[in-house]
Amino acid sequence: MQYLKEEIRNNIIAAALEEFTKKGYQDASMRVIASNAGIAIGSVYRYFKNKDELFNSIVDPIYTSFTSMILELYQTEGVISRMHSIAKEITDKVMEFYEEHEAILLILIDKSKGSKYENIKEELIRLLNYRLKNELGPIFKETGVKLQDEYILYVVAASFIEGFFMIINKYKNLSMMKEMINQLLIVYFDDFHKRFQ
Amino acid sequence: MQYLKEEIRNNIIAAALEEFTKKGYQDASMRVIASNAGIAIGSVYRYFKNKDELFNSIVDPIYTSFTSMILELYQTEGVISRMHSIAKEITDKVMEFYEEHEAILLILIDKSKGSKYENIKEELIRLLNYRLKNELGPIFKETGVKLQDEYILYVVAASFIEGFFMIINKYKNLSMMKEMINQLLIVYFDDFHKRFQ
Amino acid sequence: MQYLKEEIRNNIIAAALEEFTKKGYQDASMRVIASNAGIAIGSVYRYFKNKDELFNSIVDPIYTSFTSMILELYQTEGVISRMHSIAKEITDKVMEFYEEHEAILLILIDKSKGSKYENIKEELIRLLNYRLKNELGPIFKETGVKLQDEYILYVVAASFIEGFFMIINKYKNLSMMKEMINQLLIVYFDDFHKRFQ
Amino acid sequence: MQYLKEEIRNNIIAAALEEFTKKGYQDASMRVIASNAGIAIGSVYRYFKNKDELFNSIVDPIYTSFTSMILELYQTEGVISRMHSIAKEITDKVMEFYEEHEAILLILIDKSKGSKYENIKEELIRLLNYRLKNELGPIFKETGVKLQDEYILYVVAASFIEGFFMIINKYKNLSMMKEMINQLLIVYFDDFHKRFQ
DNA sequence: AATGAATGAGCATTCATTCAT
DNA sequence: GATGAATGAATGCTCATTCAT
Repeated sequence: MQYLKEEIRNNIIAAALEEFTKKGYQDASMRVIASNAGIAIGSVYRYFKNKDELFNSIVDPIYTSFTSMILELYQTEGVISRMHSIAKEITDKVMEFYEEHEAILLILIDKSKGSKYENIKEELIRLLNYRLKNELGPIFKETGVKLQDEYILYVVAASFIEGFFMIINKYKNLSMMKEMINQLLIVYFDDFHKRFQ
Repeated sequence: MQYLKEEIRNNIIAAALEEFTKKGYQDASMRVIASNAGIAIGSVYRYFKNKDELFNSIVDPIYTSFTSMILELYQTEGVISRMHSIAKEITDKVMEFYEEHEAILLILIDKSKGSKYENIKEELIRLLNYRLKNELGPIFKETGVKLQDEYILYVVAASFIEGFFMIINKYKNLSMMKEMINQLLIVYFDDFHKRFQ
Repeated sequence: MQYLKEEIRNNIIAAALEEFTKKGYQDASMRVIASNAGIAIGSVYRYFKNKDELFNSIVDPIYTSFTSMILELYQTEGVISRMHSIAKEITDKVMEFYEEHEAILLILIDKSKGSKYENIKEELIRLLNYRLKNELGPIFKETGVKLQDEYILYVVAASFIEGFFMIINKYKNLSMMKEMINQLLIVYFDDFHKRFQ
Repeated sequence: MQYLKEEIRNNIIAAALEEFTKKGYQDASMRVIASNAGIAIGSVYRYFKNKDELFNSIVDPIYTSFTSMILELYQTEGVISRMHSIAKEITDKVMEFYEEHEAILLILIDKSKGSKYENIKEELIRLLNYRLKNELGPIFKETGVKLQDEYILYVVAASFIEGFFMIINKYKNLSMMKEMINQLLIVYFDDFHKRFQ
């Protein structure tokens, strides 16, 4: 029965994916998931202890490697001298993730409210912010730019991430997606420091 | 006593603020609000007709002045191409709903799912997007810029709004807030069309 | 303060009368009564222990004399030889009551559901039924009428009472009321026994 | 198991019947029904979507056949002036919804306040009143009868309906029921116009 | 004495979770 | 193992009654 079990488990996960994507963690219905998986509600609880654990088992592997990727990116040092490049490095990595995990990443980012993952987006923002701050520092110094409040960089990071995931969400065609993200990078970060002069 | 006790009303609002912030409109519990306000559940309903009205009375003043501010702002002609000149106008308007902004604005924007305000952010985005499209159109034509996909403007509008609210929520000091919004406008829109060349 | 108290008590009773008439015992609102009496809700409870007792103090005197009237009418013996006359005797007495108590009698009869008086109408029906049965017996015997089931008399009594109170409810003009009841008596009871031949 | 357990459904209906009879639609408690049915409150909602639907599924079949019966009956011409001839027709129709009548019919007629059926009795009365007026008109004219107030016909209609339901509710034996209704028709309508001369 | 704010048991309904079959 | 009926705590809300002022 090992084979059958695996298949059912996958059905549940597929149905859960759909339901979490449509309604988010909190509003997702276990009954709908069971029904879409073609099994009885009681059976879902044989495979997953509860709603929380079902969500976690879908999202946790991606969460884990996503956060470790973030950590790694924190540690990449000053290779890059332009905002555009910093952001591009990060978005390229996230895109790699997306290509591999698609729906799950999107759930993790935008549909995890109420779960323990609801802060993942903020962590990503903090990464970008950290990198922007650290690596723009010298450039700003060099060009005599003085920020009144570094929070502006955090805001830029956050809103860029927002825009980034909007594009990820919108396009199914991967090359279009990349094109758009590229454009977004330009709009956001090209000659970034000059805007403060 | 002709009027209800202001202190209790304030307790309810404080408890509601906390609960709405923590759980969002939909998941907020009237019982929890009552309990945190130190009163019986029935008493909440002496002060506010129902959950909806409790939410509205917290959120509506901010909603109203905020949307009218945004509307006014974007009916001003030539706004986008000379962002500097309107920065002051915007920041002045922001003053109007500043006093109570903190948690309330956060709730309005991010915790209003299930209430009549749930689309407020999107409406603002659409408005800004519309203005961007209309007013940048001639400039783009003139300068030979051709967008591959106008969705990029929607993304820019959405992420600007995101950033805008982040700033609004962050600062208690009004002049700092103005300053930051001014800066955000520059980062986003200064020589905007040139980024596409 | 004795005088003032009496006046307030009367105001409450007047307001209660109106509310009980409009909504019936069960659906009547203590708040509405207090408000229409021009006093605070708490004060109603100084004059009447609870809703039940308020209702009772309005209705009980009428109930008591009404039932004792019914009892009396049970004991009036065979004075009357025609259905019409039996019913007329009863309705005349009830009309006397009505002239004296108007709204209260109507509340007692039709708006007392949920209170301990809810069966008063049935008692009246039973009286009429009893009288019809007893006094028609000889006439039926004489004329060779044989009822298959005496319940028909109960039904006639009940529906007559129903019609009687419909008329009482409908007309404000007393002579019109009497006229109509007279007509109803004819329709119901004139040559009553002949209908069974 | 494709269908819900018939036995539990019947328990719910039995408990609901008892509760609706005792308290009427509005005051009936779903909790009490659940408890008397020996199940949890949540379970009632597996069998019936809500209180309304529980009430409807009990009452609607009777409502439907009853109203259609009455409608049919009074589209038959010449009904009123020759009541005898239609007595059989009526009693035959009554048979159709006899089996489940008892408590249900009582509920429909007298305990449905607050539900969509609350006006059923009045509708029937109006219908009968309309037919009485229309079909007695020519007869009255012919025989020179002049009513002082047509409301008397409404009262007759109303009290007849009252008596009709009393009989329906009283008898379990169908032929007795027919017999009684037949008798009631005679008492009410035989040589009806002559009573006004 | 009078007030009316406060109370809390009660209502219908939902849904994640359990458990007898 | 699988099922889905059963559970019951929790929800928003009402209103007769109480009680501090």
